[in-house]
Amino acid sequence: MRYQRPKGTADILPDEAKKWTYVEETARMLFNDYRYQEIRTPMFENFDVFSRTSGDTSDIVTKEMYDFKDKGDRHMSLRPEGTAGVVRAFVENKLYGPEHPRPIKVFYMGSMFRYERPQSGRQREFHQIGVEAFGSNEPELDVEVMAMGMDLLSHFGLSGLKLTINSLGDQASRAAYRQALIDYLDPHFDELSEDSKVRLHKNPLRVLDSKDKHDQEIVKGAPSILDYLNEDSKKHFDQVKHLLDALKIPYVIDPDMVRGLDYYTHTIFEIMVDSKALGEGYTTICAGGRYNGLVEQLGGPEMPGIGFGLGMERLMVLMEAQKVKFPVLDQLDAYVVGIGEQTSLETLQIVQSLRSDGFAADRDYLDRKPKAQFKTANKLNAQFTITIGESELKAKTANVKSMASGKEVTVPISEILQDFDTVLTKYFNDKEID
RNA sequence: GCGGUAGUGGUGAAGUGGUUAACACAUCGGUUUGUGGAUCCGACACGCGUGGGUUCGAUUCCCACCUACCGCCCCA
Repeated sequence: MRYQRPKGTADILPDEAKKWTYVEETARMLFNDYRYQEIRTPMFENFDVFSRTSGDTSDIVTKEMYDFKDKGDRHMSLRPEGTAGVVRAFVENKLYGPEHPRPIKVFYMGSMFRYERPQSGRQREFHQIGVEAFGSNEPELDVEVMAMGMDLLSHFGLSGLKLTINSLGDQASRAAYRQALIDYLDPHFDELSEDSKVRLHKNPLRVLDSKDKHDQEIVKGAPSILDYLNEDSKKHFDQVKHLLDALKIPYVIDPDMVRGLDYYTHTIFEIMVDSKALGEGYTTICAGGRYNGLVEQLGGPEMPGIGFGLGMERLMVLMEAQKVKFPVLDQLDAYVVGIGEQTSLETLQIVQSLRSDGFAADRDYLDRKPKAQFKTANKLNAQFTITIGESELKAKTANVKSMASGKEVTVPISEILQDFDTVLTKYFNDKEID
């Protein structure tokens, strides 16, 4: 094995790719129902696009960014997430202009990159499906995005989903809470884990997220961000809850839920699922939130936004674990068996003719014996075989056989070339094909 | 970046410091000069992740590296 794929990447082979296609198609249809349109942005951007928006000191920027200098000495980065690039495109192309009806709603799907140690469901190149909606600060939009996320996962046949929400409030609320949290944690400083000691000054909210048992004890007594929301923030969050209730979408509030990125404000949410396939207890499959300062941060006008992202790899693991049935979309209608070299031309003609009539058809290309060809047809789950040998060639006929019933009839080749559909209804009374 | 486990054919796997590296599945061929899902027979690793080293001799021992998996960090 001379060459290996780069660390943390994966080849998605045909059997797997079929499933991906199904998931992507399903998502596209659903997004269309919600009137979200596709947007495609570059897989790499100027390093600053991500470093600015994520917070310069965050681990994401300092060690997880897949960055490089190009030949023009430009500092570039492969995108670690979808939102920043979409916002950059939104600003650069002035989608905030008056000719675009608001909110502007887009979705994307594609590769993301982060430089870190791979584990199952966590690769260096991974794939996300995400949505973003700009231009409205109304809680109705928050709820639409959350509802769409739940709807999407339900469409994939997943069960046991749990919507978890929290509010980080606006800038002012968040700043006030940040201070309150530091005031609370500081007296316990020496008791905190080493990691949390560092977090306390860099990003105190993340202490709430600590996995350390003792940290969690301390955090239990910490003030809740929900008590620090100012009037507007509180109103916004209350309305979100009210609307979720009205739509009968169950949710739980987790005041300890935080975000690694700096740009989130107000509503944040995660859709979680309790599956051993992704680890112990509830793990997150889809995460999102509101980011009201981000557009401005990237040079645009003051314009609120909200979105979510979901990881394809994790989704596939989950669907596999929950034994979701993927529809079979690649049925082989007919396999043309040729016996003897003389028949090769005719089999090729028949195969092409069937294809131009919209049938999925294939034949043998290895000059194999009839038995082997039938075996292949059987393995490929072909609905019909069409056999031509020397004698059929002379008589200008072919034997059409239903693999399921074993019924075989002799048909003039001209009829098959004319219209295979008619042949099937005439001889097999089968209207289901194709 | 840190810690742990592992790496044998297309797949799952057994195995040993020394002539031909089990077994099973899959594949291909034959049994049936032209018809599938069964049986039986046969074929199928110039080689045991890569590169060094120890040794008369290494897939088996040692070292480094690569990769995967698990945990930590982090997780947009």
